[in-house]
Amino acid sequence: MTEKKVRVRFAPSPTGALHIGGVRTALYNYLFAKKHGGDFILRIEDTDQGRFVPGAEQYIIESLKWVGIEPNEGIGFGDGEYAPYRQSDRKPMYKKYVDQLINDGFAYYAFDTAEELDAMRDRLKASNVDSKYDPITRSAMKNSLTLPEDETKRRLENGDPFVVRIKLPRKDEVKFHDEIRGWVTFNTSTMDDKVLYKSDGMPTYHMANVVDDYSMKITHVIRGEEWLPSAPLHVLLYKYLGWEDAMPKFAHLPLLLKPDGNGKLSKRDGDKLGFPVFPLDWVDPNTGEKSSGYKQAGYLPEAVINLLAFLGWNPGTAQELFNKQELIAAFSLERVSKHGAKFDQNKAKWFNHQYIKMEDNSLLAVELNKQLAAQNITADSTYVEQVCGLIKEKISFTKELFDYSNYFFVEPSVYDETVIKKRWNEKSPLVIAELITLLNNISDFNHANIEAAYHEALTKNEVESKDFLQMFRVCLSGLAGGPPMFEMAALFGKQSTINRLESALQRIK
RNA sequence: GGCUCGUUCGUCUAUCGGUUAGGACAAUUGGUUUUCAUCCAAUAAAGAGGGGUUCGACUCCCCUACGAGCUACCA
Repeated sequence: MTEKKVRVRFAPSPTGALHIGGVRTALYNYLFAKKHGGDFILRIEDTDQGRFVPGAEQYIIESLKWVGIEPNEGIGFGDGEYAPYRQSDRKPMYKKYVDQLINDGFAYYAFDTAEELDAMRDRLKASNVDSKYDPITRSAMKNSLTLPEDETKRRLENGDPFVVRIKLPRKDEVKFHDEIRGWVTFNTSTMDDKVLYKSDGMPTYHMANVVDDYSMKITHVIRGEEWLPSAPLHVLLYKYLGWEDAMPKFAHLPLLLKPDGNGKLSKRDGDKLGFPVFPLDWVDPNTGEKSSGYKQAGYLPEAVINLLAFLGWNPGTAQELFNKQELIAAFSLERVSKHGAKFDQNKAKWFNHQYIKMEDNSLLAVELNKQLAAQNITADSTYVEQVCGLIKEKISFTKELFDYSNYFFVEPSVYDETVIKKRWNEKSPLVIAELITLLNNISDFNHANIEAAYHEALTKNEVESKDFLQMFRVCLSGLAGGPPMFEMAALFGKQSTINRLESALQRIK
């Protein structure tokens, strides 16, 4: 028997910004597909036109692009042979299978109004019975199982609104193997006759999902744990549709939880938790509410992927820093954990810090240049790169680039008071004056020569380095802390370094 | 309420019956550093509770507790 080509899909609804839990689901699908030389598909599940949010689809596409997990088929990434990839564009094909289910006796028409359904549920609740549309309650409702055949026919011909519900057996065990959880068992006695086809002519998630996965030859359904309770319904659907042999394997991922452990992370959390829940900045078109994204918060996409991968999965080794290729090589569903993971800001920050340290200076310079432009500062590109190289180990987010480097571009006008109080004395002006003279004589203005000049100026004035070095830094940058002193001065260059010392000499009293 | 899934340091996790229960982040302390960051070293920190099974359970089974998800003509 030859193994089928692995095909997995990420199938979000365009109901708002994609949140990081969704990104992680997409990532695991992507890693699994790449690991097995398979396909990764993006399908848009927009069967609920009432919840459609303009811009959401584009946002999903841009998010996947930003983190670098690009589908090889699907909306925004080019059609494959299974197009279209948007469920609203696939509408005609669902009806056929719904009819098939009805003809085969696995589904039926239901004409109950919302009020009638509510009444039924209230009544059952009042008598402490589970309120569901099931083999018992359906006998008291208006559907093609209870209505005379001609009445059903009349209503349908009349154009009366109807839905189609699955007809579940009263007591039947549904068992399936989850790639992460092992065998999971449900009984149809606890399930209800879910709507498969809505009165607006659209299928529900369940129906569309099964039909699409089947017709797109999906081999593995990797999705969030919130789908576990409806998995038996899907299994039944495969069976009733005669597709049991083609049924994909299921893997239900643990959920991403809020840091306070109070429920799963959701779109609605926005910025309330103190960290972004979205990959990119997002403005809700309906409410105008703005939420920040990882990109704009200064995260590197490689770091986001790495930290997301580790929320619910681990390689079983001590290695924690993985690039995308390494993740692909190491990933397996067997090593996905079963329980939810709380998002940890500290760890996320640490991951990003690691990636910033590893990042090419030229790439960081692109970001710093943007920040400089926003301040109307222009600078030599090589200089900007070198600045990045000097400060990158100090920052955790790219948005901090300018904050930590502004004195490289603007000579200081204020100086750290506490250092001045502690270190400035009558000898200080003498040392600085001497230093200016000595620095002026340096032909190759590198850090070693600067350091030599510095020590010479100290010796001449009988000052110890520990009493003056930080003062030197303050004269040059205004700040008490920063990158290695002499390398910093070398980067400023001879002219700027001397200018800074002269300014300091005049300003500091 | 019902159904299902889950439960190891504060957090993410390793352990697939026999370990001094390991690592990482965070914390604390010390060192390095002119400083901050980095870096190095160390400290503290966990098997929810109760029953079994077993020579031996974090690991297998049961119960309880707790947590989470689902319980819509939403996905």
